[in-house]
Amino acid sequence: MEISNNLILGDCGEELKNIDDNSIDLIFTSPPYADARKKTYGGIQPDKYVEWFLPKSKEMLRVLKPTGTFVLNIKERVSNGERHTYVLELILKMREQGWLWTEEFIWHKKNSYPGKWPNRFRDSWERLLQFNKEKKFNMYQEEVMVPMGDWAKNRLRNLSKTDQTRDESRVQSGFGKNISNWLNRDMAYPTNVIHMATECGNRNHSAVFPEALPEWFIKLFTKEEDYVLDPFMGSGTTIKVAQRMRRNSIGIEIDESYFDMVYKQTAPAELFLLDKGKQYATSQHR
Amino acid sequence: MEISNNLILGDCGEELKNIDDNSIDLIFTSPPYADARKKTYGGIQPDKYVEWFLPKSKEMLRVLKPTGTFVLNIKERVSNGERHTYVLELILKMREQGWLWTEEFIWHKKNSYPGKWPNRFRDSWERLLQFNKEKKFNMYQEEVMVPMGDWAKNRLRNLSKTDQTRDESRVQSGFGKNISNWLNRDMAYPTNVIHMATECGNRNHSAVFPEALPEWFIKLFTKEEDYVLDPFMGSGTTIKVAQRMRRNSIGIEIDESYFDMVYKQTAPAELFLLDKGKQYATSQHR
DNA sequence: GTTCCGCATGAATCGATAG
DNA sequence: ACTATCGATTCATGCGGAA
Repeated sequence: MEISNNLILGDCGEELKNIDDNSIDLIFTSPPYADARKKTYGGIQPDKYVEWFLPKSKEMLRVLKPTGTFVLNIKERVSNGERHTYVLELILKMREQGWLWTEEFIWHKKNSYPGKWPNRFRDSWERLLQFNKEKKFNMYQEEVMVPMGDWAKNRLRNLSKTDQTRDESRVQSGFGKNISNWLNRDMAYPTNVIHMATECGNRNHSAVFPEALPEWFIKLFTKEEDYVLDPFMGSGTTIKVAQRMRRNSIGIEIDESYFDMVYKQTAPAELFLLDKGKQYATSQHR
Repeated sequence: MEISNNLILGDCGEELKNIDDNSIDLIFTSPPYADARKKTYGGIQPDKYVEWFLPKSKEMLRVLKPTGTFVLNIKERVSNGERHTYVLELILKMREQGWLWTEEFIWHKKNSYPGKWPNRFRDSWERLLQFNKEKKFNMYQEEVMVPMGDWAKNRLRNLSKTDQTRDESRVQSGFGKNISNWLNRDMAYPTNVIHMATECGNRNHSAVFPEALPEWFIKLFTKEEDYVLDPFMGSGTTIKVAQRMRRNSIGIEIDESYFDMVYKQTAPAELFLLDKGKQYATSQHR
C-alpha cells in the first residue's frame, strides 16, 4: 500500500479548503503561540488570537472524519502579569463551532525555559487539548501502554546495593534484556499527564516538541494508512513522524524557508526500504 | 505571639461577610466539585456552578489583603463525554469581578484514581488556579526550593563506589551532613508543576488533597502569624497544616459532621507546647 | 569502546530604558 | 501614558572533545 506525504506551501486558512470533507483521522498541530515566533509568523496579538484561529478550526472540523480527533498543543502567555485568557475563550468558541472538548492532556516539560522572577516560577507545562467531532471516536489505547508504575524501580531496589553499583554494565546489557521481557508482561495504561523533555537545540532543527509527542498521539488515535494532518507544519516534526509510522500525511506551512527545509528533509522512499524492509511509496510533493 | 484557629459552622457565602476587609494573606481551598459530595453540599449542577460560586468569590476578594493570594484547587468533571467548561467560565467571570488570574499550577497526582474507559485515560492532574488582587503580592520563593536536577546524583557518582556501598550509615550521619550543606548551595526554584501523590485512604477522613499540598502554598505565600482562610474546610487539611505552621487560620464548613470532626481533631495548645517548645495560644473555636 | 566534563541552547518573563 | 526593544536571570539536555 502506498503512503503519501503531501506538503503544501500556503496559509492553512486557505489551503484547508482544498481538502475533502471527512477525510482526516488525526489533526495534530502546534499553532504559533500569540506573540511568539515573531520572525517567522506575523506574531498574532493575544487579543486577536481567537478571531485569527476560529476560521481555521472551522475548516478543520469539516475535513476531520467523524471518528477522527484533533489534538491542539497550545499554552497561553503571560500578559501584563496575568495569564492571558485567549486559550479559555478559544475552547468555548470552538465548542460553539461544533467541536466536542473531550479531554485536556498535560505535557509536562521537565526542561523548561530557565529564568527567575519575583512573582512567578518557570512554566513547565503545556496544554494538549483533545477535540472530537462525535462522542464515538477511534482510540487505540493498547498502543501506548507503558511499563507499570514503580515496578522496575522496585525490582532494582531489591537487588543488593553491591550488585547495582559494582557492575553497572549488567543493567545495560544482558540483565537489562531480562527486564524488558518482564516489562512486556506488566504494562499499564498511561494517564492524561505526559512527561517529555523538549529537544535541546544542539541539533540543527530545533523543533518545538520532541518527536515522541506526536508519535504518542499518532499511535493512540490512528492506525497504519490513516491520514494525519498538520496545518501549522513548522519544522515538520509531526509530518516526519507520521511518514515514519506509515500514516498518510498532509502538512501545510506558510513560511517558505520552513517549507523548503521539510521538503528537503522528507526521506525518499529508498531510505525507508533500506531501513525497514517494508515497501514505501515515493513521497508526493507539490 | 498567639496563634488563633477559628472554626466556623455555616455557609461560607454568609459567614465570609463577618470577616474584615483586607485581613487574609492566603485563601487555599478546594470547593466541592460540581455534582460531587452530593449529600453535604446538595450536589451543585455543573451548569449552575459558576453562579453558585461567584457570590462567594466576591466576598473572598473583599477579605483578601492586597498583597494576598487565592489558590483554588479545582478540576472540571466529565459531562456527557466532554470536559465541562464551568472552570473556564469561572476564571473569565472572576476576572470580571476584579481578580487577576496570575498563574495556573498543575498538581500532578502520581497515584491517580484507577479505572479504565474506552475513550479516556485516568485523570491524574488538577488545576491550582492562582488569583491575586494586585500585581504585587507576597511570595517567598526560597521557602520551597528543591534540590537541583541531577546535581546530587552526579556528585554522588564521583565518590568512589566503595564509599557509597560499604558504609551506608555514613551518608545518614556525619558524612551526610556535608552533602546536605552542598545541597543547600545547589537548590533550584521549583516550576509550576507540582508532583504529589494523594494520601492513601487509610485514615478515617479521606482528605481531598495531601497535607503537603497546602503546606507548599502556605510556605510560598505566607510567613508565620499570617492569616490563612479555607472557606470550604471539609476535613480540615488546610487548617490543620496552617496551625502546625504557626499561621492564624479560619475555617468555614457547612456540614456539621465535618465541622465536629475538625473541631475535635484540632490539637489543643498543650500538645504544641510539648512538641515544639514554642508558645501557642489555645485554639479559638466558635 | 567507555565515561566524564564543558558548553551552547531554548514556545520565557520582568523591569528598565527608549521612542 | 503607552508600546517596543533589550539585558539579566536560570537550568535540563545532549553534543563534542578529553581522559
